[in-house]
Amino acid sequence: MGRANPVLKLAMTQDHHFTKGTLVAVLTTEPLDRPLDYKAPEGGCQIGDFVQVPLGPRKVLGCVWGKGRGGFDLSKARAISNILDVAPMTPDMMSFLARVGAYTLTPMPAMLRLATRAPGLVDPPSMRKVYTLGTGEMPRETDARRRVIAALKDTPNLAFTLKELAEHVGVGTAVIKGMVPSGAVLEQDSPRDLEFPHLDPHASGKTLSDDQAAASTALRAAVASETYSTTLLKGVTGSGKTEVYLEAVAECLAKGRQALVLLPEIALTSEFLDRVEERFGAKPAEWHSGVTMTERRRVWKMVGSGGAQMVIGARSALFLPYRNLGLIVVDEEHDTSYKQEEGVLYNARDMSVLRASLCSATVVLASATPSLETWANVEAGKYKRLDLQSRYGPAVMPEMKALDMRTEKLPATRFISDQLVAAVNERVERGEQSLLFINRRGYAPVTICRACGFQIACDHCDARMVEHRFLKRLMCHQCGETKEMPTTCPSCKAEGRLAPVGPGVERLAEEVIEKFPDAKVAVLSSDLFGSARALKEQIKLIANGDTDIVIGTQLVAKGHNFPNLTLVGVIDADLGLQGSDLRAAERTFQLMRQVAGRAGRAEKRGTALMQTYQPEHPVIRAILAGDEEGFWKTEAEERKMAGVPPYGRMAGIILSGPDLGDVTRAAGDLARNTMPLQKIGAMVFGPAPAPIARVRGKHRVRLLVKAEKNAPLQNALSRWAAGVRLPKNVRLQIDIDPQSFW
DNA sequence: AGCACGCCGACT
DNA sequence: GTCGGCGTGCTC
Repeated sequence: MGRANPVLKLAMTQDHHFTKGTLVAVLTTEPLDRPLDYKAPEGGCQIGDFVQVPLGPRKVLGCVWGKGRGGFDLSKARAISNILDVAPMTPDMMSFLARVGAYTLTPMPAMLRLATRAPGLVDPPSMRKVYTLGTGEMPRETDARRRVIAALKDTPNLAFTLKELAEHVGVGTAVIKGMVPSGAVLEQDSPRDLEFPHLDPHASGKTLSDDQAAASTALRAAVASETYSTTLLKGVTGSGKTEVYLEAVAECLAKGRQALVLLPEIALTSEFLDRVEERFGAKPAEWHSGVTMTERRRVWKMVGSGGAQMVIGARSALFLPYRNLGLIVVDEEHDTSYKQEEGVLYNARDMSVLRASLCSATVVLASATPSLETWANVEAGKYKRLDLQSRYGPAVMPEMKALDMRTEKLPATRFISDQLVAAVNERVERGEQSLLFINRRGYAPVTICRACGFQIACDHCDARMVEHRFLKRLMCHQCGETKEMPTTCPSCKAEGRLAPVGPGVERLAEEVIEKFPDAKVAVLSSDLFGSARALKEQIKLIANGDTDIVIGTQLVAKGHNFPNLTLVGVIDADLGLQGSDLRAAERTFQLMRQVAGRAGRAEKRGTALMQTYQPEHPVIRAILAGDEEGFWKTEAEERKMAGVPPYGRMAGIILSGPDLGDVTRAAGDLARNTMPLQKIGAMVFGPAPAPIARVRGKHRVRLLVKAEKNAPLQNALSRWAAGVRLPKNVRLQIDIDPQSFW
């Protein structure tokens, strides 16, 4: 791994090495506006070295960014404390951080922090004692001692820790310790952060269908060229996208380069890990919020040193310090969770393309329902496109049908139409599975007083409280705040008149159990599971066919394979069609297609039934007609006319603070001084209350900026923000390419 | 982010 | 006259 590039190596030794005492610029993780100069330490240093430097009374993490600039009292220059025992940052990673920082208007220290999010980087490598077979004679043979020797002889290539060996052999730790002085057992220090097991790129994969094979050949060629390119890999659910891009991974590993697979949902990773192990004989490194601290450190270091060939992870895995990255797969590229919505606001899908272009890597954007952005890039010839038409195996696309809820006349407390009930019953009788999809967590989205109409809202946010029967509490889905379910109306004090309104996943479950008392029902909702593990268990059970009816939120729409599933019922297909979000139509289209695509994934022909109050809506009609290209073309036209992404550029400016007056005044100031924006012909909308007008007690006001595609938006925005003096308690955040509009 | 420096109000 | 409020600016 990481074959030295001779040209690069030469450059490093000539221009990037600094001898002791030379002034070097060090970028730190502290919020300073520029790198500070330090003297190179004993033994010198080079560009990219991770270091600790003194800053005031503290020692902070930094990275050698270039040569020192001077221009200050040189007697103040202090020396770098030490160089960390981790691989230095590569030049392409340095430019990647700089480019993302410039694009998202994020200060460089925050970018460095994003790239060093692993604990214990400044600590010396953690060691542990391992025990192997020694050459010394045993002073006195006992049964236990003989067994230890036998076990070590059995596994000459393994190094056990004390506890592992003791458990393995079935003796106490004292026995092993007692064999160390004589040299019969060898005790050695070994780094705790081990390399990841080798993935064999030449292990044979699954047999591919014709178009899978064709797509695989194209992707392999792209990877083998070791130049930048982006390809949309489009295929319906179950068309075998994963097998195809794993071939690209194989090519990448064979080239000695690293591969990254980004997944939108942690719950999917364990399933995916198994597939990788099946394909390459070992599991890859894993990076997401559920990974333990020690494992994070190991992954970070091994990715940097080249001791990890492949990483699967969430969006932040893009900011790991790859030694030699050759391939980035963005699975379910249309998924909205690729947009980071807090802290550094970046879109991992777009930044993947940037990163790949900087390190001559291949990007594969995989989706059954690509984003309009990606579709437009294909149309413009910037991305290549590969289609997987035929489904893997004998299954066919499901039969899709809308159920007109206007003619159903359901009582207000019921959400499953008679037609859907009948269809589910049919499946239960045949021993097949049904999935009822609802895009709302909790029991009921709104709790309303039947006496006065009061709706219970969160005390800290402008959001309705959602009833969770499971937790026996009301919860705010914005800030996570919960409170006791009151028995009297907080407004009019009426007793027992509070009622849940609208369906949530829990309430739907209640109706299902009532309607299908003999069926085995499982509920898949992210907040019903404390851990990813519990969720994984549940998914496994369902896949094994141990359930008749699955009730799920968005979570189930993300590519799990339930082979016995033949019916999908969408409880409220209209959710998401209303609202001011420019991507609402696109989202609904994708979601429906994806959920519908679940049915009939294996041998049985599936059916998708969509309950809707507006069956004549273009989105619903496009889904039913299966006219995908038609949908994209219409939607693209509308966006072009409106001058919005991907045919125009947008940015959100969010001002937040504890005092609404201060925040509003600051927003007004900004709105009145838009000279830099006018110069580039951008339009400013607002100020208006932000989509979520209050979060954790902070008021939020938003301005929206719309500019032409080629306008220098970032530049204008930073000049704009710099030109206005903000009160101390008001924070300004710029969101380039905002995703959420409500 | 911390931390020091520094210029105005309530105490000995 | 002095202690301490936290506004402003610096950290190599």
